[in-house]
Amino acid sequence: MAQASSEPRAPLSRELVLRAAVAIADADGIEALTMRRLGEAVGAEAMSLYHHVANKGDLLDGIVDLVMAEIDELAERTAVPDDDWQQAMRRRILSAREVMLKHPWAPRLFETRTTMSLAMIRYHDQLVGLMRAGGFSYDLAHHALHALGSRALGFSQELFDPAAGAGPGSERMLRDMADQVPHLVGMVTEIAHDDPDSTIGWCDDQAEFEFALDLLLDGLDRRR
Amino acid sequence: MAQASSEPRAPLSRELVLRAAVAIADADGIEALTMRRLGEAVGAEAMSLYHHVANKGDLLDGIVDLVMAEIDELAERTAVPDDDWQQAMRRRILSAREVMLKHPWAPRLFETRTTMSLAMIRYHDQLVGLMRAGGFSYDLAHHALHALGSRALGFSQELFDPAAGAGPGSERMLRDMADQVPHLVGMVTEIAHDDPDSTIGWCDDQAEFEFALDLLLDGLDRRR
DNA sequence: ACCTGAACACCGTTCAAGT
DNA sequence: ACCTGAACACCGTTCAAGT
Repeated sequence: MAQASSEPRAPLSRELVLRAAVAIADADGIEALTMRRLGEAVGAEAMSLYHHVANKGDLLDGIVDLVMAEIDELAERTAVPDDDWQQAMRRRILSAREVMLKHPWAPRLFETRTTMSLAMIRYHDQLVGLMRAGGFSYDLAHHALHALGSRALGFSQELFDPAAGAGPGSERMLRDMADQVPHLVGMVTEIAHDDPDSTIGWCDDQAEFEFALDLLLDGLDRRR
Repeated sequence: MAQASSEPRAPLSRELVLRAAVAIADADGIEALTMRRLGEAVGAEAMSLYHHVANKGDLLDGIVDLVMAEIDELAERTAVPDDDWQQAMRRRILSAREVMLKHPWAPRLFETRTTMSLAMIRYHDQLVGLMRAGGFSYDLAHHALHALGSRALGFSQELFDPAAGAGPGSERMLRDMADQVPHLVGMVTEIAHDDPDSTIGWCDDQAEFEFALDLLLDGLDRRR
């Protein structure tokens, strides 16, 4: 039994399964995360996973909790005195965004989960806490959570992404239908002229995110 | 051949296939929309559909275009003089929202499509047009589109939905973990007290949507 | 040109059986 | 208690064959 210690692998656990799942999503995207592939990754059959997660939905919920834990961790490390509610909120939300950028599949996953995990509830509770400390009524804090939406967690769905379908073609494509979308063509042309480097991916996602976030936070401050 | 006119059904077409697909999604949700089910609905085999749509992705893109057309139609019917950019934008976006409410599956579908259809590009072009007429620079209009995100199309993903998992249980559940989420408990308690009818579904989605929309539009107006 | 039936390569999941 | 292999009921899609 010389190789007895190398052959049998560590026993499975929910923790181990979830971490392997995140690793697969990070490496190959969330659509690559199948029960069979996950089983392979932990050195077991797909069916063995069901002893540690109830089903695939439970697996995905577990992943969300793992990401939330990562956000909590980062937020605590970079905590800031909360005498300025706006600065504190801004900091916390941009921390969440940092984590989201490390897991590009996370936003879409968060959107599809229908039940809110305890970790997610606690996160929003903390945001309300920051706003209360800043003098918000419960009512306004409530409106604020709705207004922020997913932006509270550091992401926003970009339905309008002129850079998508990208390459240098997208700008030319727009120009080809100049008569149908005159205003967008004007917009792209002017911005491309101001910053010639930006033909590909001419939207600075981080800047756009912060612009929208500050727009909302400023507006809330005014209604406080 | 007396029954020859009743037996053979109308020949398939892309239009017919897409409309049937929307009907299925409206009736039973987007997850009920499978190629086999859709084939059945139009009285053909699933495989026949591939003569009218390239694949399932193309089918979904087609559905998005259909919904966009519906939005355009309603917007034109309810058009408003655009001397007030903010009022014009508000009107147009709330029209889009009306259509989204008729197709509850649409927001999730819109989010998952990666390529922007011509109809969607045109919609955003019109929004830019409204803003330009209101004195916006291209740069600010560009920021505005990003800041609005999916809200420009009349929906927002509600990650924070205290009413979810709902029933009268959700409030009790929150109270059970009062020590973990003190601020949310306080918020729910106060709002429930102010409006006792609101225990179930105590968030007025339409009001929240308009609050957030006005917050953004007011903020944009100030930076105009 | 349009439609069909059988088949393929995937899913998540159940179940009886192993240790 | 934990893990396995075969099987089931689904997917979207390919392909050769029909009219």
